[in-house]
Amino acid sequence: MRDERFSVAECPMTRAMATLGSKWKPIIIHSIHTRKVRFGQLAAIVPLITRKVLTEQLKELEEDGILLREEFQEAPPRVEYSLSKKGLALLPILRSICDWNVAYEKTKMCEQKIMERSMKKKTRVTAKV
Amino acid sequence: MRDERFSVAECPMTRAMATLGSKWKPIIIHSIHTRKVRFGQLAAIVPLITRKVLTEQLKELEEDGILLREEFQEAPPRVEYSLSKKGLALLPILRSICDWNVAYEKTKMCEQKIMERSMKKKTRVTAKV
DNA sequence: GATAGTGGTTACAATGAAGTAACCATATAA
DNA sequence: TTATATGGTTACTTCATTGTAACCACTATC
Repeated sequence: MRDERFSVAECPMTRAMATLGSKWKPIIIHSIHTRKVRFGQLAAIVPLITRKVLTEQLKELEEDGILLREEFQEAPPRVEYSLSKKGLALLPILRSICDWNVAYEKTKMCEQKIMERSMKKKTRVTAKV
Repeated sequence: MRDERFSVAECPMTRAMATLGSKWKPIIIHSIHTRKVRFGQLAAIVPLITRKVLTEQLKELEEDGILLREEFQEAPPRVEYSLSKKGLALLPILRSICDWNVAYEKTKMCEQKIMERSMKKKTRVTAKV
């Protein structure tokens, strides 16, 4: 994210979101898991991400101490990413988020109610005319 | 988020991010906690959020079955938000994210290394000239 | 009759995140 | 000599999120 206001907030949840509040980061962390993964592999594993965004997110994750980057002096270049202690500590939490989602993802407001709600103001307006 | 590609992804983590992958939602859920909270209160409690963004996020959270909205037929209007079963199930997870952050938020890459890294390519370029 | 309080909505502008495609250095293999 | 592979970077464009400020309906109060 990189929003100064979040990282210095009093609310601890808000501060946590300063480092974790992006849709990509939990996915990347969860994809690396306990392995060492090369950049190209990650780009292939993480769904829908582009190389540019992946680079940016990896950089931020490394800066936040979640990721370790190991660069080998070879050609063609080789770089391996793995989770730091801080990153590894997140794995059980991400695991539980997955479980939560699997357990409840069908529990949603039904389409009809959503429709009805969005109609409310429109009918009110036409009632005026 | 509202990205169709995320909510139909195979990767369960990616699907989870379809509902939870915004910086605001965990903060809002955590702010409501086990209480019934009125709109105005939320706007005051949740740090930095504007009423417009709050409205949007609450709407999505309700659609995703995380939030219950209770509207009273009074004037001036009164609306109370509370967590559904699905939302309540998230509380221990958010709690552990907070704890994780408090425990590790000081564990970051130091400023100097970040500087050095961003200098690398620049020195390479000047070396060329 | 004007004002305050509530829970929003709306239009518009500005900012930030993401996508696209081309490019780079280097060594090895064809 | 040309192509291939890797791990990026860069410039540019497009799309999504956010901020700002004004507005609305309704009732009670001054």
